Amino acid sequence: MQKDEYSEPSTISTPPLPTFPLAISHVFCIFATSKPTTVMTLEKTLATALQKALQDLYQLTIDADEKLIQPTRKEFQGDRTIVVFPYVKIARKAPDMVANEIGTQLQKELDIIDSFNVVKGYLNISIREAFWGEYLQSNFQNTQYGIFPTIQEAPVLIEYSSPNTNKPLHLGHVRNNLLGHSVSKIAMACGHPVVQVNLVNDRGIHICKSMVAWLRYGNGETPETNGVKGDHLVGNYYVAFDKHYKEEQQELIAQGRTKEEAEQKAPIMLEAREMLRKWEAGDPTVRNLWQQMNNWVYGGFDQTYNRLGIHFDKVYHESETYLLGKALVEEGLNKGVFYKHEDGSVRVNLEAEGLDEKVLLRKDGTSVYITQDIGTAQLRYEEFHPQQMIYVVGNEQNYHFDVLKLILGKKLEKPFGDSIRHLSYGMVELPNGKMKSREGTVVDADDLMDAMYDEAKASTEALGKFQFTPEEADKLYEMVGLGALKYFILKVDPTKNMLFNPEESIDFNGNTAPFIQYTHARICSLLRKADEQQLAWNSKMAAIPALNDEERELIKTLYQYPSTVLVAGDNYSPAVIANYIYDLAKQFNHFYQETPVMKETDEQKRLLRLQIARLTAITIHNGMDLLGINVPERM
RNA sequence: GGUCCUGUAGUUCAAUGGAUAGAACAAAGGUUUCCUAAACCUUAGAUCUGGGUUCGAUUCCCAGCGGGACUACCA
Repeated sequence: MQKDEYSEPSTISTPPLPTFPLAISHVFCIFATSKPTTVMTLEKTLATALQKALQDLYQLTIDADEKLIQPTRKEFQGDRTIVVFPYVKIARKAPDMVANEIGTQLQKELDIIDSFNVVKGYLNISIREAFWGEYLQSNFQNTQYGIFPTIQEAPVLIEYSSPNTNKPLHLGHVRNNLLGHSVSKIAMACGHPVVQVNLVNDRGIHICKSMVAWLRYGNGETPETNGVKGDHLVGNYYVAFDKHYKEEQQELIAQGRTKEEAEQKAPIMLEAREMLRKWEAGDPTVRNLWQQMNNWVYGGFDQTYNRLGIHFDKVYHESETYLLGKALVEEGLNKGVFYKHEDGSVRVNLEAEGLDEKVLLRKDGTSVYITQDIGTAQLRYEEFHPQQMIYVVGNEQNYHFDVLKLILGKKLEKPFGDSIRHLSYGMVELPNGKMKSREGTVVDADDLMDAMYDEAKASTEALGKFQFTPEEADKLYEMVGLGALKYFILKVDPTKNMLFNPEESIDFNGNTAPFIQYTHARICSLLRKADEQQLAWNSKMAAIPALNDEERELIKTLYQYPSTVLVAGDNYSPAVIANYIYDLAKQFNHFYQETPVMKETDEQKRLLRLQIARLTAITIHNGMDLLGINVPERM
């Protein structure tokens, strides 16, 4: 479905291989708990040489940590910088002296180093010019650039989305879905097999509320009879329930009941409770209605998921898993890590771990939320034997996952206890606070996507650049509109709360997807022109012309992409990719402004620039793909 | 009350303990007979407060002030 827009002969997916004789080194990516993803980097090479130099010069033993090597800031001469302050004490020399000694030693050791300079304790190393040119040559045809070969190993299991079936998806769910999907793609790009799972909360009192309201007020309407998307239709009855529930409470209070009584005794609530009882007893009428209304919701969700471009390898339903976990509670009782409270409930005491006492089974023996999660974790472990189980769930559930990890890891001592990771993301807030379904302060996912489409359409038509067929136009508006939305959400650090102001439309200029998409379209335009003129840009050059500053800087930035993918994997952070791609696009636009490409008269320079443009396009395409965003060839 | 998260330009976001804290939007100004102006270039503008650790702190620690979440036999 996501067709590769490049129809190149399939280059084998390989990590970038500089032709210089660099020492083999390894980058460990956090997803790979079993096998490392191997990649050769400048950083690792320099770090290893630094380690040796410090040993030789000062008998100082350090780890070869690539974090010690950082890109040189623009205002200084050089490509990579080593900060020598940490070593001056042991060396017992002035910082600049130490830097010079290390620099000399490194240059002796590595022939990729052209020269170095020292500024106030910062050792700036210049890499030989040819390194960058050759790096470009060996990568610009690789459409798999930044995608690491898949490692044969246990999969990473990622749970996300996990909606309730009583209401449509809102912006908070959108953040969850986009994060889960993007993190999955990033993990795959890092070489890890991934299983994407969804745990649908399809049972409970909330669904019964929608069912009761539909029976009372629905007059038998269905998505088919009135054309309303199924999840919205069911959501309307959830809202209707709440409205009538409140009215009934008011009546009861007017009759002299207390607020608590009114909440308990409102007839519509009693009906919902009764329906839940019937559901649990397997009453066929209730089960049929439940199945029917859930199917409406699934129909709606599928549309929304499709539009967001996400899918799951496995969908669990709580109606099938909510009884799981009881055996494990039993096991904990036998082990003596749980205990039976005098009221008959089973509990675990986590006060020693800084948490509270937590109920695991109600006094009537039924499960609670966490019981099910305990059971589901076990189920998944047996099913997939994942090396990691990642749960993409909002930070409001941090406490829940602390408890879950403690119970499985420390108390039950399960082998998968330590493989659980809560990918805790921040809330999407509105200017006046958090979104709350009940208070109606939600931004609906479908409405928002429609609005983004319309916005993209209006902008494109206002610019009026190309004649698109209706099909092309529709595809483009969707790509640009949804791209803007996805990027807006994913560029923010997942762990942080973020703000969405419905009054202000999401930008299409600046640090946005359309900006990046536009850059890609521009490059495609250049390459089309080159092809029209039958330029042989798509083959390696025999001799690489000298690089100007713009060209070298761009190649240096492109060089960072594969390791950026690994960093994003380490940090479970699509934002790392987003920010990198933005910087790249910005830098390319600057280059484009300053440097003629097709208008360059020197044939070799023209070819070189086309190749740089090509690798930039591949990188933008692949990076945006990790965010689930497509890029157009013209816009 | 307890636990956890959080505080950076007017606004929304960056910044693995490293050099002069980066962008974008908004504001002011400039660039189109020239490869797509959804672009590019200028200008102005910020680390909540007070201590501490460090050669070096937006980053780590402590205290205070502000914001948020959690603290259900709901899910």
